[in-house]
Amino acid sequence: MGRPTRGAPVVRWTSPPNAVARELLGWELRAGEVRVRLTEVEAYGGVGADPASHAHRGRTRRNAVMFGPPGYLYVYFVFGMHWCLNVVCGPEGEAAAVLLRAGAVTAGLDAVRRRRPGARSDAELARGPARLAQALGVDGTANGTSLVDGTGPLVLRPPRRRPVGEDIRSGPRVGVAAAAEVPWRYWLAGEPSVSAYRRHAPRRRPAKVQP
DNA sequence: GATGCGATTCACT
DNA sequence: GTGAATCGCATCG
Repeated sequence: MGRPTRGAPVVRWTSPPNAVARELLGWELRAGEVRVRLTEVEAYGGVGADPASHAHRGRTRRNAVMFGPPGYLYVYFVFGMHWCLNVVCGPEGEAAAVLLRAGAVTAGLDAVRRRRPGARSDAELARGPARLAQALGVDGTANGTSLVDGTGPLVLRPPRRRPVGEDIRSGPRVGVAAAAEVPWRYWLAGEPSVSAYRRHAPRRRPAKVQP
């Protein structure tokens, strides 16, 4: 065991982000005793390449990790309350990342249930990007840590077998206004942990008050 | 400097 | 189905 077998899953980090996203399906994230198998991910591109990406308009303090080497964790804060996890990919210097949208808890169920007391089923424990981060016990302090060398709180491990192509579905990214037609969301068919698709909801302007 | 809204979730109608 | 919570960043002045 442990000997690499022919055709064993590998992440080709410098591939385009949508290819990396596809490859990451089925991989397992380990955070201590807790393990989560990735069932849903989304790809985001770099400067000028993907209007939906945090890196589209260039480097900022928030997205700086996206411009670094692949295999690192990019964690960002959204809506003033939630953390979302990304795997940096692409060559160093070119910003790209894969948003981790959902997963199935395969170990450490009790610990995750304690972290997410509101969850009504185990499938819901890590369904949605902010829930996934909470299930793994990860927040902004993990931004910029490695996912592959064991120095960070999370470690990414390959699945025993790569998911077969027929089980992989793709479609538009969730909640994205720009480039809404780009099908860079990937998920595993039939997995109950996959989140529901929601189109970006344009906000209604508050009605003008007549004086 | 002020304003508007987002790679979301949860409570509520 | 809708709205609120609440912070960082882009945009406009």
